[in-house]
Order: sequence, then C-alpha cells, then structure tokens
Amino acid sequence: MDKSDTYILERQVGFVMRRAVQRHIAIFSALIPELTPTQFAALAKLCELGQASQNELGRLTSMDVATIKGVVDRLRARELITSAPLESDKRRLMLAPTRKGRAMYRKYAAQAAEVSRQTLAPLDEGEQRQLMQLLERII
Amino acid sequence: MDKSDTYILERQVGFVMRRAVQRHIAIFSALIPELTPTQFAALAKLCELGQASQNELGRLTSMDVATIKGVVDRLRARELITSAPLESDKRRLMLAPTRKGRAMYRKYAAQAAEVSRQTLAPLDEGEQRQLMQLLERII
DNA sequence: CATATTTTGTTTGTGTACAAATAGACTGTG
DNA sequence: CACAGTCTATTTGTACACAAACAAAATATG
Repeated sequence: MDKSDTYILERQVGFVMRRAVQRHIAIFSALIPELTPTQFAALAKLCELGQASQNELGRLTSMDVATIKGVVDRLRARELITSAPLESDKRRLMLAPTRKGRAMYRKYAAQAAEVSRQTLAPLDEGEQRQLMQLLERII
Repeated sequence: MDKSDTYILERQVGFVMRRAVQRHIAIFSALIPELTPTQFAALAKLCELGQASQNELGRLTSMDVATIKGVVDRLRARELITSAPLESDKRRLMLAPTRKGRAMYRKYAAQAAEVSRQTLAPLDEGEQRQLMQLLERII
C-alpha cells in the first residue's frame, strides 16, 4: 500500500464536517443556552408555519419520526408548543407554538442568526457564500 | 421585523451542515455496514498509531471522554481492539488493535475513501478541494 | 517531603439520530 | 363495500455527544 492509498482520517469530509458541527453546536449553546439547535429549529419552523403536524414538522426540519417525537415532547413539556389530534384526520397530531413559544422564538431569532455569523466568522463574505452553496449541493 | 431580519432555517450553516452529515452517514452505513463512522475513525487512528491511551485516542478523533469510552467499549466487545492499564502510569488505559481489528481496518479502508468520494460526488475536483479547505477553516 | 493541581478514566443524566416493529386511521381500487 | 396499501404516530433498542461530578494516580510546587 503506497502513500496515495493511505486512509487519512483528518482528510475525510465526514470527519471535518463532524468537527465543524461540534464547533457550531458549542457556539450555539453559548449564545442560546435555553434550547438545543434541534429544538430551536423545530420551534422556528413551527412559528414560521403557524401550525403543522408532527410528521410534517419532522420532514421540514430533517428529523425522522422518532427524533421529532422526542423534540416535540420536550418542547411541549416546557409549554413552548401545544399538540392536539386533528379532527379531520385522527392520525395526525397538530402542533402550534404557544404564546410562550413564540416569545422564546422572538427572543432568540437574532441570536440564532448571530450563531451562524460566528460559525462562519473565519471566512470572508465571498467564502461564506461559497461554503453555503457547496454544502447545499452535497445534501 | 422586515424580511432581512427574518430567520430562515434553511439558510443557517448549522442546519445545512446537519443535513450534509446525515447524507454522509447514510452513504457510510451503506458502504460500511459493520461499523459506524465513529467506530471506524477510532479504529483507523489506532491502526495508524499502533497503540494509544483511551484519552489520547479520544483527543485525536475529537471525541470527549464519555464518547470515546463508549466507542472503545463496543470495539473491545467485538474484539477489534484490546485494552490494558499501563504499568508506568496506572491512570492510562492503553489500547491496541487486534489482528481482527487490523483486518477489519484493511477490509474497509478503501471503502471509507469511497464514502468521501461519493459524499463529494456532486462537486467537481476543484470544488471538492475548496469545500474541504473552507470546512477546515471553520473548525 | 507534603500537599495542591492536573490528568485520566468512570458514571450519570439529557438529548439527538436512526432502524425496525407495531397499531390505528385513511385512501384507492376492484 | 371490502380490503390492500399507505400514512401517521408510538415504542424499543442501539449509538453518538456533551456536561457535571467523582475517584485514583501522577506531577508540580512550596
């Protein structure tokens, strides 16, 4: 096996992305200690939509059924969202932000944008746009 | 709040990176069903080093103490690595790959490189290099 | 040498993340 | 209408990921 065949952990996309996500989460929880990135994403999307079924919210935030359930349970336990079965389709659990949930979202929306800024801070504006575009293409 | 102030989930680095990591992990587990990315990373680094303490391995693979412990426990349970307290420093748990562990690493090293290729496949070579460089700068 | 500090590892608790199995509700087609 | 297939949600089990608290061993410093 010559050098070109050698697997170098540090040069694998997966490893580098995992570390970048770790740094991002650290920045997030420093600026927004009350919610996790996942919880904020779900709350933000629900505030944007006004209401959504649990499944729908999961799809829009890229969380599978088990994951979104846990996130929803925790948001509901903190009274940031409500849930109720839909009359016209009893399979669906309709979710909506509470007043408290909307207040929480408003409180942190600017901070959440700041998290993105700090995460990308080592790059200039052009590089930031480039990174975002490249990432979007490998999704 | 005007439109420029609006928080758009899909445009946040954290969200995009989370999705890119999800896709990467899906590719990984399709090509390497026997190990998780984390387990492979730890095994690969240990094969590269020959041996290392648990703590050292954690630092080199960017896993905190609790995480590396779990990963090591699972690798040891499958007899891919061994562990033994170091005589000269009884705090340290020295790890080394077993013959089986080295065989597993060799079996999948090329596949692991292929995971990176497939993850980056939507980009041309220049873009791939660019993405890696940009990611490395926001770690 | 004695003690304060640091390092290493373990444990516990919380929170994603996903696979697979299950159940109930809906929809489409024969 | 019946029933096969689909959709929504839940449950269980496994695996990261990190914080915080703890214990034991090593090191540094007075």
